[in-house]
Amino acid sequence: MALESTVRKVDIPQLKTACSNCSLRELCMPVGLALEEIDLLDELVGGRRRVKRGDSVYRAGETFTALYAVRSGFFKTRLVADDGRDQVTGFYMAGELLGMDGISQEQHNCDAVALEESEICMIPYARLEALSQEVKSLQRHFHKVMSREIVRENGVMMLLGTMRAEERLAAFLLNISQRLHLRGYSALEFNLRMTREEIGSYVGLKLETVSRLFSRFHAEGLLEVDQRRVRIRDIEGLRAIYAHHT
Amino acid sequence: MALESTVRKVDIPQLKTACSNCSLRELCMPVGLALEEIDLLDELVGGRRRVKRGDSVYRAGETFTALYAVRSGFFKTRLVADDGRDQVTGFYMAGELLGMDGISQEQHNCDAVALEESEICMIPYARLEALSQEVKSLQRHFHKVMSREIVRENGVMMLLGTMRAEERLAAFLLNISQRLHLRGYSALEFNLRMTREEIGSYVGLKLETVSRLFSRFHAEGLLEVDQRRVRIRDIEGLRAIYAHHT
DNA sequence: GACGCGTTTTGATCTGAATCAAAGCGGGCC
DNA sequence: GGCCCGCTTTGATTCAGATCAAAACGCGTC
Repeated sequence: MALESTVRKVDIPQLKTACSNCSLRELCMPVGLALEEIDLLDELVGGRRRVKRGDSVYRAGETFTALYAVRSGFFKTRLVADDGRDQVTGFYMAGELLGMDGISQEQHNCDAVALEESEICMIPYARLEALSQEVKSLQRHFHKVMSREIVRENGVMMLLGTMRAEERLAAFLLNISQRLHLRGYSALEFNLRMTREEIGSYVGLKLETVSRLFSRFHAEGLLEVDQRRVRIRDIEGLRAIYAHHT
Repeated sequence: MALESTVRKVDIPQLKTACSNCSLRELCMPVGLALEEIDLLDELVGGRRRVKRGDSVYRAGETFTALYAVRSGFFKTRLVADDGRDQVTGFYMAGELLGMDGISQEQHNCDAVALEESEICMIPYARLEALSQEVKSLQRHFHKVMSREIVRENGVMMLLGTMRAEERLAAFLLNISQRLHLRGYSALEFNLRMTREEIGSYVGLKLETVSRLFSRFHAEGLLEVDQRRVRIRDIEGLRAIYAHHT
């Protein structure tokens, strides 16, 4: 277990970060804010940080001080049990917010690990609290973001609790596809950033099952797979599997 | 499917509700507030409502306007898929907060159903927003409550994604036991408010499996079960199963 | 260019929980 | 008091996905 590779790496923020001219404005914290409010928001971000593949932003048990907006790259969060079993609890891409689990106990509840070279914006929680006292729309937006996380996890519970293996993988692929599309990427062709094992952990399957399902979906003409590269050929077919028809 | 039984029943709130003299103060929204702040909180609650067994507080798709604090009784939340399969996403007891999933889309995402005669305090969301602009500790507490919900769901994901049937039931029982204990009830002897099917749905098992596990736990001297009545005889044994030893 | 290692694929077999089936229990209602 | 209906228990059987095993792939490194 190359522990070194998971030690956090903190870079000095080089340039003044500004939400006001960030291309992720429509996806990230400024959503729904008026232009003059977005200027206020620039106080919010404590700086950027690069995170190398395999490094973590925070680890379970560490004191919670800040949230992190993904600026670029891709992350997973994972919960590790005492006996070593772990569960991937989420995947996060540009504009999404990491660390909300830490607020309740004032310490992080899981690990957030970069799956590729990434960059994050640090949002000191104390500043977020202070600023959302003043800016009502920021408060409202933050509540929505937390609520969306609850709704997402509800969906995962449904997936893990009631769906069959093929439905789980279809749901997973459609979700990734839709989120990439929202960010201006192709909904039909993309590179997965995670291993079969990480997909499996997230959707409650073993890596062999995930691999077999990819092969089967390919045989059924639903998609093409070459390693991490996925090309969806029949998105309606995937939707039909997800919706449990078929 | 007796649809009538799930139609909501809205009673006119009889008496001025007051958090300031509610016995649930230490568990509910006033947590962490100074005494004078709790007086302010009394503005927060829009009234109480009785909910009969089987009735719902809100249903998926309804417009979100308020959160609900459980004053007494017991609730489940459930997500129903298009094809009718449903997933119990949570159980809620006195002092816990229902409805946070509704904030993100301004409409409820699941149903909240009373499992016994219950009473709730309605918290209009607009008031909560306004008041937490003024009362910093209320804002902070509310964030913690939402975050706690995220953490809880993380735990359920771990349970559904990686645990074996017996570990799931042990985890469920220990969780209920601990929460009842927090409310001044016995940690070792209690009445379950939900059916085997509802337990099964929550922990990702079929009702027959839940029933068999109860029988097995009984045979192993871990507990006594008589219908919904549970008496834990060997809580350390349960913990050992939960922690995956055994 | 070969080595090593993490990842992926595929095959054979096993197994824990689901499914199918039936009987027992208990509480509410006429 | 007896009937009905929803809930629970228990047994027999099945099956989806896990596990075990091995080969192939891809990529960085020496």
